[in-house]
Amino acid sequence: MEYDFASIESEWQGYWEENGTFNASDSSGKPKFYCLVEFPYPSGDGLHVGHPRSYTALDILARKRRMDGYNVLYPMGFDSFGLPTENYAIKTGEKPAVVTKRNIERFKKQLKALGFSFDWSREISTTDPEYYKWTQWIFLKLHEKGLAYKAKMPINWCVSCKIGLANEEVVDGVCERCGGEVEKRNIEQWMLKITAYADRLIDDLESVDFPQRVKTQQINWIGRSEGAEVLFSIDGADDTITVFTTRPDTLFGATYMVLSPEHELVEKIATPEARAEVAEYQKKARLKSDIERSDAAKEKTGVFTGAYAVNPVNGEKIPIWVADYVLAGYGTGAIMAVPAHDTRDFEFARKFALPIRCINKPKREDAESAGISIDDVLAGTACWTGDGELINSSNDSGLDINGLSVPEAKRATTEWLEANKLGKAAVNFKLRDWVFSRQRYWGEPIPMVNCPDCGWVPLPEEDLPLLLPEVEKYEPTSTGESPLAAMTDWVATTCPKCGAPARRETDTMPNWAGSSWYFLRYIDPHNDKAFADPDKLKHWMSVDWYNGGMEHTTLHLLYSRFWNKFLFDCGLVPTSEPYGKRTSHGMVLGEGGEKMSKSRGNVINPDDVVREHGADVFRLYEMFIGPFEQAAAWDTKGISGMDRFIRKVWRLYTERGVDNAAELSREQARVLHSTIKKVSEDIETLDLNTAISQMMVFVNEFSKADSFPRSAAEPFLKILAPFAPHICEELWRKIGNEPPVSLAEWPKFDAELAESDEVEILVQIKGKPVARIKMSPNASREEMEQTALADPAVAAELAGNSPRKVICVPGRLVNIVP
RNA sequence: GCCCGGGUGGCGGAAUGGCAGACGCAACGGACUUAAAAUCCGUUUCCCGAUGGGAGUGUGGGUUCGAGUCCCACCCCGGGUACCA
Repeated sequence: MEYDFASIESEWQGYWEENGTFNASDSSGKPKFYCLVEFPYPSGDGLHVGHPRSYTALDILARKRRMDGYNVLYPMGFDSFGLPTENYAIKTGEKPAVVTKRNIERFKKQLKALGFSFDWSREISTTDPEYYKWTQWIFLKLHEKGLAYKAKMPINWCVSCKIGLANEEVVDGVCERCGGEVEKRNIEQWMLKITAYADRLIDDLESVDFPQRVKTQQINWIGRSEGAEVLFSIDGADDTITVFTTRPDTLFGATYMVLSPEHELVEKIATPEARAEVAEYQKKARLKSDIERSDAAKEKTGVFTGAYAVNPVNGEKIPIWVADYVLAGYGTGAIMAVPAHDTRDFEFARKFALPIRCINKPKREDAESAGISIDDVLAGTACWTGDGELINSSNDSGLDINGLSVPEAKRATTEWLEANKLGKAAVNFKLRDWVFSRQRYWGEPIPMVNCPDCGWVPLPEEDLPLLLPEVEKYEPTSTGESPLAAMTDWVATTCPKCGAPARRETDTMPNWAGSSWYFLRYIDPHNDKAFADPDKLKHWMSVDWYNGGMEHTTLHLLYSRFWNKFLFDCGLVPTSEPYGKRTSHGMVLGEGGEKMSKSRGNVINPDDVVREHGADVFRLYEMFIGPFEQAAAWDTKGISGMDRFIRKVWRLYTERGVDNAAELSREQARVLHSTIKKVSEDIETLDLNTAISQMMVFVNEFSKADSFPRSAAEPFLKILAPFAPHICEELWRKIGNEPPVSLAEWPKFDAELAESDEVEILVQIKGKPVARIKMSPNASREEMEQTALADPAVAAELAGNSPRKVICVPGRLVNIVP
């Protein structure tokens, strides 16, 4: 009988849907398992073959967990706010809401055709007012707790289009659409204080099971560094400059200071003679693009302000410079420069002939292994940034760190600074607060009102959701405001506090907003009293296993951990960390290993593959393509192998038929049990490619036999079912079982049967194979040694000499050292 | 520059420190067929004086009875980050 995948697949998809086979229960005696994949942005291009890589892998896991007896939540939804839809609307005039609806329908159809075991009754979409009501509600909570605030922040401004651009719309420093110049403009924007959680976002990584590279990337991104803030007074003025340094131990080596061009004191301290040159330098720095400014390879520039600061540890006057290698956005925007022990300061000092004073002598072996001469370091002609022994570092006011190591000197100096009120220990982060405003239409409206008397006033909770009004034009305004600003009817409102005429916030939220808490909404998606019921949250949280792309490590994954921690602190969610375990899938590349893109013409459409080979073949192929966490190139010819495998399975069950009476041979039992074992284990580590290999071995073994015993046929369908669910449901029914196999009990394996009774042991003499002997895998070392030494070939080789050493590896080999 | 990955046949890739190349693709030879498709069987790391022998997991060293696997140095490819004081 022909294998008609098209009708079989649609039949079983209908069956699962009608029976709610995969709907999760909120009240179940079974242990829960919350399995999550990153929900897609429903683009107009439809599903990409990359999406199903993640969905299939966790679908296999979810399906296995159900068969293991868990109550599984495996939901799906749509992250549907975003720029592409808005840009499409600008181009066609079609409403974003309409476009979004159409795109979601298409995605859903494609996802359903792949037979994923999602609980569709919990589907959500971030653009649904019933959803974004709660996104707005969480924003109000953040505002209430002081974690949302307004601040002037730069946006990318296209001079010719006269609109603000998202970072991804700035390509190589110019506007993506018109190629025009892009500059920075400071405007008032909502900010979220993620930095308040910086420490916990690092520390709590210890409590979760994330890949080490994900943890490392997040830690580096947050960039915690410990050091001190030091106060420098300005010679002949009342002002003081605060610097942040991780090396307070090098204070005696500070020979100049540098302010960033944007530092507020620059104009004030510049002497009349230097003022013009300083102003010129500031102007140039402002006009430089981010790329120009952040190019570490370029030569350093700067100008002298004419002013001097006083080094707090020794009263020395040191010149104050302005240079753009000091960033306004990090620390205090000012540094003390220690050229002898900082490579950037060293480079700058050499260029501008500033003094370099060594105060840290490296150990001989350290200097040698770094290829640096101690004499050069002492003479100030080489830079030493490592550990060493402090020299030339004492004053008359009770600070003497000479002879100390770097860590000791750091501590001593910081204590001295604190005692003398000249500084204090301080921690700095690379992580910035989150700019939460977008000057765009297609996002959640920010539920805030600006009153001339009361300032920014939050909308009352009962006014949520604040609906996104329909506008005529979707382009941002030429003033840099969002299209909503042009809607005077909508913008004009009254102050919720005093009732006076007031204006609504016209910026919208970024598309990271909705995805920061969607995993909570799946738990109770239709609740109109709360974002989710506390008892249900308690039942399901945290997410047991969350799979997604590495590209989301530093934004989405961090943002959603932040929001969850915030809600935890408010007592609204039960766990401090949202995700217990995180895994990442590799990208699916085009044929030839390049990224898939329309311009390269190498895009594979999943619909075509499903039409030609069916969903089961598609799923299996995507899992077989290579190691899950690594990138893999699509290979159209490779699919035919999977097609062959599936049809071979079909023939095995339908042509020969299952034999109820037949007994398994010893070898068949071994293959069956080792296959159950391997597949069971490999699913847990997402080594799905090797699981499939082993199932191929099984099919090869049983295809060559005369009969197919039921005792092998049934368990095999169960373990193949998570991978290729449609064909397995069909065959399961065909061999006379009650559907669905999707909820059948996962088979157990017999570890003893999974091993051979007899293995071939390799006998080597000094690593060279000389004989092969058959024996039990459980044979003792003594037995193995005796049998090996008794072998004629071995005896001949040894020629009567007794071996010096014999190494026996049970079940593997004997190596004789003569 | 720094931080992660990765480098194994013609290709995708397997290998708790224990016979490298499982499984699949592709290619070649054969069977079945009027023929093709489908299916089945076989061969396929490289080299040589070829029923045998030698070499072989990016390169060079090392540890070990034994290294694709562990250690040191380096080269190449991919990703992240980029003057963070």
